[in-house]
Amino acid sequence: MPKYQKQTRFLVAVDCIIFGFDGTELKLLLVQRGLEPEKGKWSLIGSFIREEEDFEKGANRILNDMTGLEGVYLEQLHAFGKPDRDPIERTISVAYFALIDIHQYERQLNDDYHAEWFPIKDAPRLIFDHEQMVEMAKKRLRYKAAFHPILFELLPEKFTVPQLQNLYEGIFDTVFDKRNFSRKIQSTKLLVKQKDKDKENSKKGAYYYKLDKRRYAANFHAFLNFIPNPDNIK
Amino acid sequence: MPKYQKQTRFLVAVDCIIFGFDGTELKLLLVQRGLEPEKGKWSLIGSFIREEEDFEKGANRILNDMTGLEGVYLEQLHAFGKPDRDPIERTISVAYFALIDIHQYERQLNDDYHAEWFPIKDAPRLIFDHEQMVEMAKKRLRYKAAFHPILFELLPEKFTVPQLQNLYEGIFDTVFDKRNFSRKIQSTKLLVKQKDKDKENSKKGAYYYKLDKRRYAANFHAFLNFIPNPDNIK
DNA sequence: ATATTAAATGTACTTTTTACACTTATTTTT
DNA sequence: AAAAATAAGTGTAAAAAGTACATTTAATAT
Repeated sequence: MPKYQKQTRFLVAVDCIIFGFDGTELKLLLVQRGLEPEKGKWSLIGSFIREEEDFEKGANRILNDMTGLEGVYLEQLHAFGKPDRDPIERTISVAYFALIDIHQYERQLNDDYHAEWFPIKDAPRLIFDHEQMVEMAKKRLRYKAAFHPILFELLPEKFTVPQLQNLYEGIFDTVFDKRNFSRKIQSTKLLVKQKDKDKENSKKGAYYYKLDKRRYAANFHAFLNFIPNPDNIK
Repeated sequence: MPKYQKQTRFLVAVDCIIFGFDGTELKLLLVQRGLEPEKGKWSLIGSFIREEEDFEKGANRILNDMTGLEGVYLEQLHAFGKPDRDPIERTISVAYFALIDIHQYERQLNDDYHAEWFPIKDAPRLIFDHEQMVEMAKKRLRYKAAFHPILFELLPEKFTVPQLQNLYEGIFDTVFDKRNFSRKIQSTKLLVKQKDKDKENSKKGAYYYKLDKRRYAANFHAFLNFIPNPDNIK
C-alpha cells in the first residue's frame, strides 16, 4: 500500500568490493554471477536489499554468506544510480568496500558460490558498472590509507615490518626507504614487538609485531601521515 | 513490467545539504516542508528521484529550482537507508552536499518555496534523519577542507585574506595566527592580488584577491595541508 | 593633531622529513 | 668448516616545514 502516490519505486542493491592481501599483492574477491542477465560473467558480490534491512546489514549479510567472516571492516563507498546501469531494470546500487584478512577467508571458505581471488591488476572484465566501482574503491583505499592506519585490516594478527612495507608499497605502487618507513611506523606506537620471528621469508628472520589494540582504536581517526608525499593520490 | 521477480522496490530520494558563508559564520539553507508527513517542519531540500534521472542530475535539478544557480560544487555524501527513516514508507535517500556563494544566491532568490538560511550552530530541528545528514556533512566538509582548497567555493569571486581566515576559523572552530595563515595561503600560489581594497570591514582596507583558476583546477586534488594540526577532525 | 582600528609583514627556533650505507643473523654453497 | 648469499635491522646529517611571536602602516574617527 504505497503512501506517496505517483512516485516510481526502484530496485535497490548492495555490492561489495572485497579486498585482500596475500603478502605480495592486493587482491579482489569476485563471483561468477548466478542469474541472468550476464549469467556466468564475473561480478562483485551483491544482493538486492531486503525489506527490513538497512545497507550496513545487507552488506554484512552478503559478506558473511560469502566468507563466513563477521566483524569485518566495512565502509560505504558510493551510491551508483545511472538509470541504465542494469539493462534489465533500473537498480540503484549502494557499494561498500571491505578489507579482510585473506588467510582467515581461506580457512572459512564457503563454496556454495563460485568465488575467486584475483590480483587487482589482473582482474577479469566485470558486469555493469562494477569496474568503475572497483576503481573508485581503489582510490578511496589509497586516500584513506595515506592518513589512517586502515591497512592493518588486511594483515593477519601477527605480521612483520617488511610485510607491512610490502603492503604499503603495493597499495601506493611505489617503493619506500626501509629505514624511514620503519621509523615512521614505529613512531605511531601502534605496534607491539613479539619474541618470535617469521623465518619463511628470509634467512635472518623478521620479528613479528601485533597491533596495540587500545591505541589502534584510539588513533584510527587520527592523521598519521603514513605517506611521504601524498600528492598524486586522488 | 518488472523483470526481476519477487524483489521489493523502494522510493529513492535525493537530499541536499546546502552550505553558505555570510562573512561571519557558516549557514545552512533549509525549507519548510510542503507535504505530509511533517508538513510545516524544517527540512533539507530534497525530491524523489525521477525515472530517467541519475542522482547528480536530481541533485542539480533541486539545487537549480531552489537557488537558480548552476555549476555549483556538489558532492555525494552518503546513502541513508534505515527502513524506518521515513515513517510513511521506506525511502532511500542519497544525500549530497553543496557549497554556494551565498551572495549569488541572494540575488537569484526564488521564493516559490519558503527557504531560509540558518546559522549552522543555531538551526531548527529537522525532520527524519536530516540532522544526522547535516552532522555528517559538516564533518566531511572539515575533513576535506583540511587538505583541499574547497572552501573557496563558499566565497565570492573577490575576497580578502582576513575574510578567508574568518571562514577557516569558522569551519574549524579555532583561531589561527594571521602571519602563519597568510604565509600558508600565499604559498599555495592560488591567489592573485587585486589592485583594489575592501573598505567595508576596516579603516585601512584589505586587498582583494581572486582565485587563479588554472592553478585552482590543477591543484584541487593536491594535498595542501591547510590546517596546522588536522588531528581532532573526524 | 591625536587616537583608534585592523592590515600587513619578518625572523629565530623547533620539529619533521628526507637522503643515504653499513652491520648482523642465518642459511646455502663449496 | 669456511665462504658466500640474503634480507633484516639500525643512525646521522642536511633540508624543509611548521610554529611562536611584535611592530609598522594606512585610513578613519575624535
